[in-house]
Amino acid sequence: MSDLMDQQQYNCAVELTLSVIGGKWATIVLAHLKEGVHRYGALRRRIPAVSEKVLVQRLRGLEVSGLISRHSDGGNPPSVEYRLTPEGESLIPILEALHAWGEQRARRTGARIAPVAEAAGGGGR
Amino acid sequence: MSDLMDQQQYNCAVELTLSVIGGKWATIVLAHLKEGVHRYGALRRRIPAVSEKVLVQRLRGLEVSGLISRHSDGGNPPSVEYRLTPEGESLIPILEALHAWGEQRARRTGARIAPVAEAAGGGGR
DNA sequence: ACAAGAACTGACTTTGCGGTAAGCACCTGG
DNA sequence: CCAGGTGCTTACCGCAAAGTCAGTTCTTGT
Repeated sequence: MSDLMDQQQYNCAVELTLSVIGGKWATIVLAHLKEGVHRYGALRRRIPAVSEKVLVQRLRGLEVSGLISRHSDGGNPPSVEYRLTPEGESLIPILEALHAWGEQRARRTGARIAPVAEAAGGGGR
Repeated sequence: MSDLMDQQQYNCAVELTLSVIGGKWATIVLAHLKEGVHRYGALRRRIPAVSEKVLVQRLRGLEVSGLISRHSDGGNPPSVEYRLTPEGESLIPILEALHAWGEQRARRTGARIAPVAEAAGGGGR
């Protein structure tokens, strides 16, 4: 285990959690990854609003934090899979709570949530 | 019911949740408020790292979002209390999950979490 | 009279997260 | 041969959230 010793002083536990999964995209990436293993391109299509640069940045950051793991087959054309590590899986209660609350709030406020766009071509039935 | 109709298109429920409680401080404020009613000054002391400007901004924002309510006695010296609304209380599962995960992670990584500084004078032991 | 404390407000600056756009290395299909 | 797909990297830029710090109104304590 890489010991990522954190020398920062936090004034509450929530603050520490946010320092790991805070920001606009980290949690969203994790939320998709909790649904299973995904290739880089699959994540891109599921989160169309994020730019490639930021997506890669988040993936790297989450990897360093030990929440996700990256598996490349080294072949060509490249194929890279991302998945939650056991520690990443320990976030699932949070991710599900965030998801459930968002759905409830959407009902209350009338916000629209687009269905997940899974595949690139022709998947849409 | 104040209808805060949200015309934004979100691509997942988590994204919607983050649009409400995202940012560096909102969640932390809520986490303290879930422990009970707090006066403005008490929040300031419990979250020493936040500036007054930002604290007020967040409180106003959360009020507009319907998650907290503000009660001023109108007297002088002023006394203002903040508390979770019922909708704010619906966030408690999230807040507790964030808290629990932070504590676990602190144990794993050795991060230090300062105990909550409750009172202004003489609270230390 | 003066300082301190309550709960803010406002002007100004900074910073970092994120967005845009382009390029790269390699392979396959037409 | 060239477009298109895979999985990135790099340089540059912009903006909104956050930080700094001073000021404000009123009251109580000394």
